[in-house]
Amino acid sequence: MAAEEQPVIWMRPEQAGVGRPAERSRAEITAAAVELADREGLDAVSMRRVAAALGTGAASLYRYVATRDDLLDLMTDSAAAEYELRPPSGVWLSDLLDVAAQARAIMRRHPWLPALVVTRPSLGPHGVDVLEHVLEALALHSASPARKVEAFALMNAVTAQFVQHELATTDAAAARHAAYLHHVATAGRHPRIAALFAASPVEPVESVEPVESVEPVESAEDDRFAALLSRVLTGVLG
Amino acid sequence: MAAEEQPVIWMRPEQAGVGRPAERSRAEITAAAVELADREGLDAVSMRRVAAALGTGAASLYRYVATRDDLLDLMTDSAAAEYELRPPSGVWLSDLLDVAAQARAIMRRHPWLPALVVTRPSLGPHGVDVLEHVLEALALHSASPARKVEAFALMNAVTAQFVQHELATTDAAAARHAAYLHHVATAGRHPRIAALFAASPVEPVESVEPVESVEPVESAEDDRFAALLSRVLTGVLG
DNA sequence: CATCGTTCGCGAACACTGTATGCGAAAGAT
DNA sequence: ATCTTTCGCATACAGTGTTCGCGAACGATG
Repeated sequence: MAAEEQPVIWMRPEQAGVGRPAERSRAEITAAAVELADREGLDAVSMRRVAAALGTGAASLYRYVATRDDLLDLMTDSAAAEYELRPPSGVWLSDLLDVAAQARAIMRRHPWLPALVVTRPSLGPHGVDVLEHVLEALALHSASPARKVEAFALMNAVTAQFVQHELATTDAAAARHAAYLHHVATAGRHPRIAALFAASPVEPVESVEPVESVEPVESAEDDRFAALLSRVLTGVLG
Repeated sequence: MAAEEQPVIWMRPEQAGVGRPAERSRAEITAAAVELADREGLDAVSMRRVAAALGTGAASLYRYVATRDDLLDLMTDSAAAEYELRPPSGVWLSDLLDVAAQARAIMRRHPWLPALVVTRPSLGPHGVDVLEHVLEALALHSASPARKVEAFALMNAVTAQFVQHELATTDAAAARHAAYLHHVATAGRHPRIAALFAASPVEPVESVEPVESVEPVESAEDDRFAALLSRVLTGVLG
């Protein structure tokens, strides 16, 4: 017998009907993993550390999850549970923009999410609910079903990319990267890139003290996001 | 002294001017890593395996590269070297579409690229050349420099996502995922998703024998790609 | 109440991973 | 021929995901 391909985790029953009952649940493990990722990043989510957070051994987790990737899928879907799916308004664009705005908020709450969405898109029960909701918002739209799904996928991908870019502002790696771009600009062989710096001089990123998240600072980015996404969506859905 | 933050790899000299000269080069190591990734995927690119492919020890690589991530950046930039940057035609959209088409071709040649582009976008010397080229194609365009850079980033991200979707067709994980969607559709609680399957019934993916890559099969996807990207680009650049 | 069938928890082990250290050897410069 | 600097790399360390196997725990059955 070859290596048996297990079905996706959502199709496997959580509890066996017989024998000793499990002491924990997928939800419990997922919550621990999410909390760990929120606090220390995705790389901190190792089987051993998640298990330790639950006060158990690493091997125990494999009673609930076939592989670490399964755990990541559970995390993604647990994030999808955070959507608040209000009934469609009838104006598809604003409905989609609302979903996208929520996606952005969720991804900002969980900085590890964009990377997951973009590298291993997976729809669990809650993700499926979101898709259903989007399709309902597009019910009256004349585009083909394939296009609508494409729009959904693109919306998620673009949002993830946008948030990743947003969060990179505080990142050290991004600064080093920008330093190289500046080096290239001053070297003379790339005039268009040099012009880029001339247009908007590099503001030295001094260790910024967070401004207690007053509204006005955010709203500019909010608008940029909404504008970008509505352009992308009207682009794809005509 | 705290842990010193090294600058990006492109700013560090490859060879020290004095002392015993190195036996290998970054290019050589990068080539070995790329070949390995092409053949066995990104996960196969471990320091030990790359070193073994070069007939050397793992620790030796650290004379050329400060960390594995540096090696990944080198790989990304070596892929960027595969662009053929023809002088701009004057029609910015077709110029950008040409770049995007090349990006897609490159990513299909190197299936590990989309994941890298999307999770750790980095511009090395060749990547910078591509950016310069795109900015030149957009020289006469009235959009702000920031928008142009945004368009470049979005172009790469969307292309990566598109190729990842294309390549997933052959993937086993994607099939299991589709199976779950079908399960949800038949469960009854998601009529819009069910309608999706009604519209385009699931063609059972029998182990397809590759049709020697005759043209007509491809051109349909080619058109879809061009259409999607031109919509996205005109969306962002007006 | 005892037995049975099944599942659970998990210590230990395996095969890896990225990276740090330290030292002998090599090579160009003096 | 010496000196200086770098190179190659064996070894070691602290982790990683995952498998195995076994004792214990439990619900159902007799």
